[in-house]
Amino acid sequence: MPAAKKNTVAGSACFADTAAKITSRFASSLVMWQQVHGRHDLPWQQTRDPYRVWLSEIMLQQTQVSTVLNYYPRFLALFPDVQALAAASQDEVLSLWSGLGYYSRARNLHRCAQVVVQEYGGEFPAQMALLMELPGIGRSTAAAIAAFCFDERVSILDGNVKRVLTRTLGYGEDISTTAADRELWTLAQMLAPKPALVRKYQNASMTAMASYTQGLMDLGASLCQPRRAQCDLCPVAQVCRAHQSGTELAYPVKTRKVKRSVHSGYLLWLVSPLGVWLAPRPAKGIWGGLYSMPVFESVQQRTDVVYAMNAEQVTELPAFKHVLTHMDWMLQPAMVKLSRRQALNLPTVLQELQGNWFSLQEWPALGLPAPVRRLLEMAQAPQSDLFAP
DNA sequence: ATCCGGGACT
DNA sequence: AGTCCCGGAT
Repeated sequence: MPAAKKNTVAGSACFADTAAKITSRFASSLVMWQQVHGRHDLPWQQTRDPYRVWLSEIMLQQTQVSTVLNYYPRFLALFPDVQALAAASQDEVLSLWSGLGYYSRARNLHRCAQVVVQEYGGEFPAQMALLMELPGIGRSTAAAIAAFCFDERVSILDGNVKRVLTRTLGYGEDISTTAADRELWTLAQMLAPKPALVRKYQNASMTAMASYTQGLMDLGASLCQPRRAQCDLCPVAQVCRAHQSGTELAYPVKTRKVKRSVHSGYLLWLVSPLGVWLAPRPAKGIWGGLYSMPVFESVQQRTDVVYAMNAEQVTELPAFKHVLTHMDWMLQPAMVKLSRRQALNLPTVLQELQGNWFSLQEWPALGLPAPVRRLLEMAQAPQSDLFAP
């Protein structure tokens, strides 16, 4: 057998061997640790209601627990069950989601609620495979719901868990590749609690699958952080290959470099006695479905509109940078003050955007992107002179 | 000021 | 592989 091929095969089998060797101790140690040291008091815990678990998991995608704590209770108060959420308008949902980011999550959440009500009679399906078919629920989120609510023996695999697993197994392959991703899913599944462990905890206040799933999350968030590993406190340090060689921080290996491009945007911030003029963004793309002041791609386009309105008071405000995954968006706001008469007779270009004037009482309740909300709040602050004559 | 981390969809 | 955001750490 050629040396290269032999290495590949041996290297590949190696991680599965390691996983098989440690799986019992890994899972049972993690479960025990979670029940003593893990988090138990988060508002979406101590429930097996799939609606509540689902809502929390969607909010927690790409978002820190501390941030979600500011949104989850309000959301649940207004939409206590999946029927209430399904019956809401998209505007209402986006308004409550405003500031959380990744707004496709909110649009999918809304659609998912409607599917659950219409296709499943308001009951979430009790299997990971069926959960995955719902809008906004991918493999990891489906596994989380299935494990927490239905004790299905499946593993989550989010960014935190990838870090925990690559360190535990000493998995040094580039996890950006699809091959590594496939392999990690297999390894994660191998490490999940076996039936014997599940049985052992079947009458406990927290089941093995729930504790294991929560334990993976808690470990990644507390002891096994990206730039800080507290292995002296870690329940699985004994079996952790990275810890054995003192190379915790070398994992995971990620090569893909997201080169961000730079784009400019020119905000037209119209104010008048009627309030501020905001228009819904296109359904897809950046800030999809949220309200914003119009954004032009060139300063010329904005100037043309300002000229068409015969505006006299134009104030250029300081530019700021809004960072997205794939681009740095340099946003340059210009505030234009219009009379009542001008406000009621906007040029065609703006009318086509389907915007509206929103009063000080109205705009705070809209679904607004974080930087837009910040701008509006800044203008409203007591010391601001933006609205002075 | 800049960097970093974090799932699903297309 | 590219597209979606924000807060917190550095």
